[in-house]
Amino acid sequence: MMPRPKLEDARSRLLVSGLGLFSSHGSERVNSNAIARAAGLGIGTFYFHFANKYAVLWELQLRTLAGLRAARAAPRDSADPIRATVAAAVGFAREHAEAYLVCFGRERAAAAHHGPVLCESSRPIAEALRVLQATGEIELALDAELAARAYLSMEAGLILWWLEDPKRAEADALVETLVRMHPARTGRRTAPPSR
Amino acid sequence: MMPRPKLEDARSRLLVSGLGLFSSHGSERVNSNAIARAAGLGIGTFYFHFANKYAVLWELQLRTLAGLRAARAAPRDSADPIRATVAAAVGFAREHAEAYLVCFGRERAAAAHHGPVLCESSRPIAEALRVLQATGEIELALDAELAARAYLSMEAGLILWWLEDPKRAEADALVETLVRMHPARTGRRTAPPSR
Amino acid sequence: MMPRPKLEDARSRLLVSGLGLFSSHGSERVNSNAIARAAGLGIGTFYFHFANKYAVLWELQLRTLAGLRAARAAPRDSADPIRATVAAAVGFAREHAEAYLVCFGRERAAAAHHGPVLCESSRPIAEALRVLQATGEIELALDAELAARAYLSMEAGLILWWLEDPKRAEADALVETLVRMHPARTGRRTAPPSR
Amino acid sequence: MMPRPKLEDARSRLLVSGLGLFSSHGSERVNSNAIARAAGLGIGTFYFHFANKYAVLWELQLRTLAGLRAARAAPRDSADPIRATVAAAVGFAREHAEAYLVCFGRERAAAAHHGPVLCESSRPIAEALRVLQATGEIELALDAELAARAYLSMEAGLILWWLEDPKRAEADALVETLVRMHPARTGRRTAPPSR
DNA sequence: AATGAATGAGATTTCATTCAT
DNA sequence: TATGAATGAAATCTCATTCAT
Repeated sequence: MMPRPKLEDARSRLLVSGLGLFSSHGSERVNSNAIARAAGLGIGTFYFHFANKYAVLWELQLRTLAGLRAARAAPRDSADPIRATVAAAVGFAREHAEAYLVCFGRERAAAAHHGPVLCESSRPIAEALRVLQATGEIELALDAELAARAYLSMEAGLILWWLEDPKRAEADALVETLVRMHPARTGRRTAPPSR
Repeated sequence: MMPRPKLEDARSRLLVSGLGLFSSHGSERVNSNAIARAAGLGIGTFYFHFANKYAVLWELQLRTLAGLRAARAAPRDSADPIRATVAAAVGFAREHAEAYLVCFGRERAAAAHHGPVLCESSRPIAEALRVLQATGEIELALDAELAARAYLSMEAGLILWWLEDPKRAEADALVETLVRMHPARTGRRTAPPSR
Repeated sequence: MMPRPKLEDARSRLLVSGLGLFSSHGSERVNSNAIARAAGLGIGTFYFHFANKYAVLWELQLRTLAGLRAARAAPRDSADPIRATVAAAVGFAREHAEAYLVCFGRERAAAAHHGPVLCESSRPIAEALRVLQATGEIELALDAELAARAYLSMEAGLILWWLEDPKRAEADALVETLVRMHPARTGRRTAPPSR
Repeated sequence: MMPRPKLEDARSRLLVSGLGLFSSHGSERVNSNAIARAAGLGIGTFYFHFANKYAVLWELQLRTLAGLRAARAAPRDSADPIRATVAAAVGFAREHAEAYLVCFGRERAAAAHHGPVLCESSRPIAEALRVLQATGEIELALDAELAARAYLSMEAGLILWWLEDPKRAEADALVETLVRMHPARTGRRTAPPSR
């Protein structure tokens, strides 16, 4: 009965409080009331902007995904493109730890998008691998599709584990490990083009 | 009413129905009533055997973990131990798809154990990597800890994706990919035994 | 935002959209927001013109009632006044099906007026019956009050049923049935004026 | 947290309180909480027995319908079967005023059944009319289907109006009116079996 | 051991209404 | 006049848990 407290951007306030709550408690432990309250808004306002808490989650994930994609795409002209991309992903995760958790965290609700997410992300990697195969730089025997997928699972899993407690490892060590295990590296023909 | 449902092992009936429900609907979408009902038992019986649905989940995960560990350990004396271990894990996942999903699926409840799970599993792998490093077979620069963890994330992620729709790939292709990307393989010193 | 929606009669636009929504969904399933939206107006505008959705309903019913009364009264000088009146009512219902439904439909909100409505309508009919009784054309034993009321219930009920699916019967058959069962007809002294 | 207060028939208690509330306030003004509370039970108990308040309404209507049908069918061997049936219906309505209101009252929710209800009830009447037509007792020109339906609308409407305030008329007067306007009576060939 | 009706806290969702612009 | 974001009371419904039998 006391409407219009401030005409600020209620929608983004809800997204922010949703991000904080989802990342710390998990989507199933968070309810619409809590998100609204944390945003300093009434429940009605929540439902005015979102159909339900999953709509908030969904939007957060879409944004995160777009951000990650952009971060990955940025270092186009690096001397070591693989390392650059991996470093970009790790850096993004560090800068947006909450968003990364909400997007890739192990939750049912997240799982629904997990597939599409990794699918979309894995395509460019698979593509790159195929190019390397065509130029003879990595073995043809490697299934580009599976390798790309496997790599992304590894990346997300490792980063997630790291984010739980960043003291577990240095970001550089993470990048180093991911680069060394990247299929574009490991797939190299054992006897390289040499000679 | 009804002369006791066979007095057979009510506890295991509950575990079985829990497995089916958890794997198909996710732990948050399943409630104790449904588990009891699916087992053909009363709710009271459920609470006689388990404290709550998470106790069922927990037990399923423990059993699955033990099974997976045993499967991995079995092929001790293979000519290609890495491949044998990977194949064992993939085979186990195929044979116990529901259990694998419940144990490693992307859910909050599962996540609680995820850490311990991968932790426990990663130790022997890290150990093996360190041995290979000591014998000079793989580069010392690779962080055994991180590599082991990364590998397990990859394995679980790839298998989970595969289980969602087994037609996505052949089990053999999965094994092949995981073997090729296994740190004990890829970590090999670039200048191999050669010379 | 948007240069004022034509400034045309916002009030009547609201009445029109209210008519459509009330008739198709029932007064309890419709809310003021929906009415405003369907009229292409803001909610604020709705509340500027009406106190609440029931005010819209009420006005629609009043208008319908007035229209029906007028239709009934029109054919003053017919050779068969009873048939003419019945036909007028049936015709009105067909021409203004939505309004008829909103006015006589089986809903709580409508019910509040139902009494007054039928009361008002039944008076002239009862009056007519009493005239016929005075002139000896119909039996004195018939309670004019009750008969008039009974007739109107019959008329409204039959028309409502018909409007649900107009293919159920021809309008003419409806009129024929209502005329034959009209107390001014059926009440005729069994031994008619004969001779 | 204080279960099992008494093992009495909770289900029928809910039906009883539902009957009282629905008849006095209308289905849209009553909520599941109120029904449970009025029955002295918790909300959980309500939902244990019924899916929602409409399930209660539906059951009440089915029971009322069955009762009315039985009451109508009882006086098989009367000298004046029409009057007997009408009197039975009026008597039933008086004895079970609340149930009659809930079953035939003017509400959206009720409307859903209204059709089927009257449909079922109208069949035997239409059948009887056709028999009378076959034996030449009533005019063939009367549409048995429509007449039966019209009669039932009249009966229900008149009784409903009467129940709102039983002092409006004597039950006998109601019966008398309904009998006089019953199509099996009024449909009689104007020139009766006469000499 | 087994049962299942009963419970109420709490989550989700709707909507009439207000009021600053 | 017109707008529509904001609001919270209230209704609907879920479910983990208890306990008398």
